[in-house]
Formats: sequence, structure tokens, C-alpha cells
Amino acid sequence: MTRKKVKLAYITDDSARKATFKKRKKGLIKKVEELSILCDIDVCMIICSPYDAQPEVYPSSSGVQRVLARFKNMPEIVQSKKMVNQESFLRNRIAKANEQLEKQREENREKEITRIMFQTLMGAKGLLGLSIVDLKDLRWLIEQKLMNIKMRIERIGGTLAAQNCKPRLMALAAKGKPKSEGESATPVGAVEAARPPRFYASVDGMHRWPQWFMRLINPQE
Amino acid sequence: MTRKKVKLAYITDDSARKATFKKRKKGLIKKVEELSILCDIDVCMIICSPYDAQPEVYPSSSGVQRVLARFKNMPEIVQSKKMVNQESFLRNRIAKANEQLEKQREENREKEITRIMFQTLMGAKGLLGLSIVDLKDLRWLIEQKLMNIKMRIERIGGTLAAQNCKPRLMALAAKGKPKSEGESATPVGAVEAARPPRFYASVDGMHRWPQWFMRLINPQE
DNA sequence: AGTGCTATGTATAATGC
DNA sequence: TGCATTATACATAGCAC
Repeated sequence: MTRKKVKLAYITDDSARKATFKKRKKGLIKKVEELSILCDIDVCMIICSPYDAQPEVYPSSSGVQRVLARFKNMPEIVQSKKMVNQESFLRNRIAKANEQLEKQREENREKEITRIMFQTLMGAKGLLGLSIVDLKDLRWLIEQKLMNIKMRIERIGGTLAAQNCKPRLMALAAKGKPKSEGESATPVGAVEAARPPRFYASVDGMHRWPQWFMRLINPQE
Repeated sequence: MTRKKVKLAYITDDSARKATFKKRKKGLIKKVEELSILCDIDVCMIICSPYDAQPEVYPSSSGVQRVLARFKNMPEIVQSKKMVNQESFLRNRIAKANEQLEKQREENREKEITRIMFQTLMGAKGLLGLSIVDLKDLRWLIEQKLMNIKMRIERIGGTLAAQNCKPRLMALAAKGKPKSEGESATPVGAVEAARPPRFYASVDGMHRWPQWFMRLINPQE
């Protein structure tokens, strides 16, 4: 088990190369992390490999964006003589942390609110807790949007009877949570009872989304 | 000259920190290059420090652009909010995080999709990119929910003419900076053009939500 | 401040399961 | 194939100039 001196060249053996990659990637990320902490340095790294489905990113997607933005702002780095002393370091770090905290909080709150609202709209479950006034709000809101949609359809030129809608959209994104037995009967008459939305699932086990979802996510494509 | 085990924390001594930074930066770049060569991997790294006028970049500016383009071409990354905690790095965390990565990714994807859908409904902005068929889906979906709301209203016993709706709800949750101007006046123009939703803002700068929002968030209260 | 040096902590190549 | 182990190569903290 005598270790050879490492030859700096492409490793031809497939499995050996993969093994080396995994080990070294791990070590590299650790080193980056250490440098970042020990010296309070802004550093980002992206590792694209055929061995990982997703690129390995340090410190995070948003972190990369941040460092990248700083990188692009190079002209303003003229004032590079600013040294980091203990006090400014702590102050800076606290400010940064607070900033991130608030941002994260806001983001989480927004997501949570949105999720709940959407579940309310989709599941018609939370409606039970709403007052008349609240329902007026909601109805007004939805009618506004419905009006927008109708206008959009007319502008395109399509003729559409509501009864003839045959949506191909069958299920929507949501976390399937077992609902209580009590409210299982949703008396919507002709239309199907609202049920907990679920993921699309394809044969390979991956989630699949309607095309218009995908288009919304990646408008450039 | 006995070497201590390095404690993973910010180095308070200025010169020691700088010396460590220089050494480690050099070593880090060497490691990155080795990984890149040994395994033929696309890697890029940016190190922004107060010790260098220009950010240290590997492999080059254009190389960063290339890897970054590749990174951005992976749509899934948009929602990958998983990140290594820069403050408290734990070695084991990588392994655990990788285990939970897929689950987290799925969860984030769901949230993101839901948010986007809701923004589409509320902002009527993404509608421009939708086809007739997509709009049919959306219209059907909304009409379903509108029907539910109407039934709910009737069940309660309220009589409601759509034109008389005077919603107190003016703005809804969305990403964006809270506007600090107190919007005490409620310009309830009958049908107002859809505009980007924003937070409620109160005098103390905190976000404020309609009561029915709050009730949805905290049903127990 | 920026060298260079060495002892020692760490990363990891090779091996076995 | 992946994970654990171990011996070894390598990185680098501390010191001297």
C-alpha cells in the first residue's frame, strides 16, 4: 500500500478518476470553507462534473450571485486598502447576518403566505374559515384575474365556452397532506370535488410539469 | 516550533490572517487546478479579498463565464436553496445534506412552482406568455374556485352583487421592497389595472396583512 | 512587509470489504 | 459500486531572517 507520488495528468481509469474526484471535491470544498472562515473572505466556486446531476456550488446559489456581482463591480475595488480589523469584521458580519436573516424571513413568509393562499384557492378548504367580507375580497380578486384572462383570450382571437373547457391540467403542485374524513364531501355538483393536488409523475419517477409551468419557470427557453 | 491544530475560526491577528490567506489561497488554487486536470472537470472559483486589488479568478475570466453559463443552464438550480452554512461548517454536514438534497430540492420546487402560479394569477403578468390552451386551463381552474366561493357565500346567506364588491384588500403578498409610504387612502377604483402586488406597509415598517391572511396563517388565533 | 525552513496536521491513493 | 482504513504525500503554522 505504498502511495505513489501524484502525477498531474488526466486519470484514464474511469473508476479511479471518479473516486479521486469525489474525494478531492470534498476536500476542496472544505478548504474553501476554511479559507472563507479563517480570513473572512468572499469566495465562490462552481464545480460542473459528469458525476453529479447538479453542479456543486459554494457557498450557495445566492452566494455565487453575490460574489459574482462583486466580481463584476471590479472598477469600484480601487479602494482596496481597507483592512479588516477585528471590530469592523464583527460589525460587518453582524450586518451581513441581519441582512440575510431579514431577507430569508421575508422570503419564507412570502412563500408560506403564497402557499397557503394558493391552497385556499385550489382546495377550497380554508374558505370555511372566511367571513363574508373576506370572501368578497377573494371573489373580487379572482374576478379581476378572470377578466384579465378573458381579455387575453379574446385578444388572441379564441372563442371559448366555459362549458367546453377540457383542461389537460389534471393535478397541481402541493404537498399531499391527508385530509380529515369530515370534509371529504365537497358539494360542487357537476364539477369534480376538490382534492389535494399532487405532482405529475412519469415513468422514470421524475416530476413532470405542464408546459406552461415550464415556460413560466424558464421564460427564456 | 510545534504546530498547533488550527481552530476553525476567524483569525484575529491581522498579519497572521494575511499570511494564512496568502498561503491558503495559493494551495487552494493549486488544488482546484489539480482537480480540473486529474478528472477533467469544469471548475471555476472567485476569491474576493481585501488583500488583492483584483479578485483572484480561476481559471480565467472567460473560464468563469463559461462555467457560469453552464451553471445557469441548469434550471433546477434556481430553486436549490440548499446551502452550506458559511458560519458554522461541519464536515459531516456535507454527507447529510447530500442525503437530503433530493428531498429538499423537491420541496423547494413545489414552493417555487406554487409561488409562480400564484403570481401568475395575481399579477396577470405571466399570462402574456400563455397559449389559448394554457389559458383555458387557467380559466377553468379559476372558475372552479370561483364557483366554490359563490356557493360558500350563498350557504352563509349573504347576497352579493359582483359590482358592489368593495374590497378592502388592496395589495397582496409578493416579492419586493415594502413601500414605507402610509397608504391610508384606499383608491378603490372599480376596476383597476392589475399592477405588481406588494406588501402592506405600516408606520413601524413591519409588514401588515389583511385579517383573513392572518387567520389563514394562524388558524388557532 | 516578504522570504524560506521544518515539524506536524491533513488530504488522499491504494487497498480491502 | 461505494464505504472504511491506513500509510504516505502534501499543505501549512510557526518561527527566523
